[in-house]
Amino acid sequence: MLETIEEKCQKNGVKLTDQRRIIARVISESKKTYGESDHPDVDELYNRVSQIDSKISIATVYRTVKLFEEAGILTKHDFKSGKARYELNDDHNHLIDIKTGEIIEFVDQEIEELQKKIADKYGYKLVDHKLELYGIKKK
Amino acid sequence: MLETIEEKCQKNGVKLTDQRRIIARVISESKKTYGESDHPDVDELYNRVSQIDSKISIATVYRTVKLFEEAGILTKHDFKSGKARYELNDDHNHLIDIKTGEIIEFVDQEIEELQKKIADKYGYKLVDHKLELYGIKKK
DNA sequence: AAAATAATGATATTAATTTTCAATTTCCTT
DNA sequence: AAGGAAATTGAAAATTAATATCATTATTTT
Repeated sequence: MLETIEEKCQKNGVKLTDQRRIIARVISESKKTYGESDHPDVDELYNRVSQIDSKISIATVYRTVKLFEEAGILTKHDFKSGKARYELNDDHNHLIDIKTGEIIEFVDQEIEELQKKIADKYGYKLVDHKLELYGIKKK
Repeated sequence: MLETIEEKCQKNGVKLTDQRRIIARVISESKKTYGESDHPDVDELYNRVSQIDSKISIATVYRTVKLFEEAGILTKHDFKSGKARYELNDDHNHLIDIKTGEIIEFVDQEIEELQKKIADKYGYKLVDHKLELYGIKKK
């Protein structure tokens, strides 16, 4: 199974406070609770976190999300709309329905390898990648 | 060779005013003048445009860039930093050096086809895509 | 040329994110 | 365990990118 956020924090020397632990938990549970295509923005995270501890400020959510991102725990997405959206760092890619905004996640080994090969060709070691496909549903 | 922005505007029914023509020219010349990895943000475009006609307001640059984007003439990128950055619409992808911020553009037919295939697999027709590779230079 | 429509410049507004700062909590050092 | 340094937090202010407003100017249409 995957490491928990807590484990990743330990490994990266990120200190876990009560607030951060709650935020981590909310993120960890987001897909389980809200479905596979859940990519909450900071406001949404703040709402969910507030239900657990209403004392936590939105500034802390912003700070924590940034901290986790820098530690490689979360991935930040911009997609189309203004707000940044977050999810656990994972190697999957996104297929976005441009009509409905629905997000389908997929992993494709062939693409992964091709990407490494391309970076290599230019003399780079691949450390991160982002692939977004925008499509319209066929009937 | 590639169509000029003016031609694309005609084809898309986008009216070209003096201001828009100047902005188009600045964008067209950006890579020639500033190198292949030039991806100016609105501020930078505004600076360059101002040197040609200092009367043009930044609001017009914002409006024009949005107009061109909607007409499929420009592509907007978010990369890492906050500001959106623009370039002529083209099918290439980006390899970004996470140390230096250097941007290398590449096209890869194999990846293009794989992307279509994946969208297809999920029942989608691919209309747009974005691939960003983040890497570190090998020695 | 007059009326209608669209585009522009200057400025105000909005929305997301970051920063500030005083108060609290955690971490060391003894 | 106590005291002081360092880090974290909440609340609010500040910043920033982008959009909207509105009076003026330019372009079409008739």
